[in-house]
Amino acid sequence: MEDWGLPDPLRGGAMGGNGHEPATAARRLAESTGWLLTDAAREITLKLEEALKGTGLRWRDYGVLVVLEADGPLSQQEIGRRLAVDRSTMVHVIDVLEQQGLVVRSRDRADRRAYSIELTGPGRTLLVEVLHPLTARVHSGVMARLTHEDRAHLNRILAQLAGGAPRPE
Amino acid sequence: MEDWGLPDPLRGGAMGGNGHEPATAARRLAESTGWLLTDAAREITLKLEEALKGTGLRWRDYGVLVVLEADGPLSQQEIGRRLAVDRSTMVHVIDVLEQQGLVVRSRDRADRRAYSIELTGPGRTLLVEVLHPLTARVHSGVMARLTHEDRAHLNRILAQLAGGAPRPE
DNA sequence: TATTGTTATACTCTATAACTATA
DNA sequence: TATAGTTATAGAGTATAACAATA
Repeated sequence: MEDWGLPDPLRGGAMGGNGHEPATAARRLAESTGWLLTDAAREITLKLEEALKGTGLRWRDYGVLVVLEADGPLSQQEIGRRLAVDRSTMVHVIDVLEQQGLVVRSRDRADRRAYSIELTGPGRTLLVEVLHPLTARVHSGVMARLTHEDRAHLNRILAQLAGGAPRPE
Repeated sequence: MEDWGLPDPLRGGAMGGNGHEPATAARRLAESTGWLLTDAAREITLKLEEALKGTGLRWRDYGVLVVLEADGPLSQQEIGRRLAVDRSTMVHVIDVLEQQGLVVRSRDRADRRAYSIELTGPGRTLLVEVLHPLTARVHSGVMARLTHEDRAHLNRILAQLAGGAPRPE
């Protein structure tokens, strides 16, 4: 009675009836959400990294700047928590951004173990004038394959998937 | 529940309609498909890898078996092409599967440079009795957050994205 | 000359554990 | 005792380039 709500080919061949359609690999993979997600993520990430090449920044660096733009200043660990990056890895990430003058480290006065990472003026400017337009262009290029309706659908559904939000009834 | 570190500013929030928001929440959300895809892909991949742990196989190994089940036998390079894996990496992947008796290498008679990789009986059995049900359960767990309609939507849209198919008018 | 599989190698990425300074 | 940041290091994963056999 359990309705897994899965693409038929993923249910295995164990579906009683003998309507045995030989699932092709293309069909099975094409209906496996795991695969589709991985492929789509790889494709868009490659394009974003390519587009960012001239800036000396990675796609993840852009993520740090975006988080800081909206919610900063934040500690290194807090930024890492939001981006699923370990604190030891965050050290190098912030090093790069600081060396480029896009963020500054200063001690958090309330807790002097932690840094208070903050966007600099140049960092904010780079975001607005270069990075946002750049990534927006990549996104619209990829999304151009979809109808406007599908674009909205996609983001809403993905947010539900990744956010772990239970399906509203 | 798990926190996948979705940057809060990307999740949505206040939609300032009069174009004076400093390029944050609303606009960023509309352009954040790259993030959403990456997060969703990471989440589902982690769960699939976790579920496959007992089998000694990786999610990618399962992909190889799926491709062979439907379209095999194939050369190592052809399998790699379909899964976006380099031929030098495919050597190790096939090594593992062969050592477990799930596939066999034999020389392609038409082109003796290439191998003809084929699923074995045990390989086919493992797919049907263990791997397909296992991965189906993971998928259904993740997709349970979505309505039936959204599940179908998602796969169709992702296929368009990753496939590079132009938007049909 | 080009291609399949292979190997060796190097490079990237990331996490783990230990250390320091604060709490 | 616990935590933020740091550092060194080790491991996984992957790609690159060269080589042998075959086309």
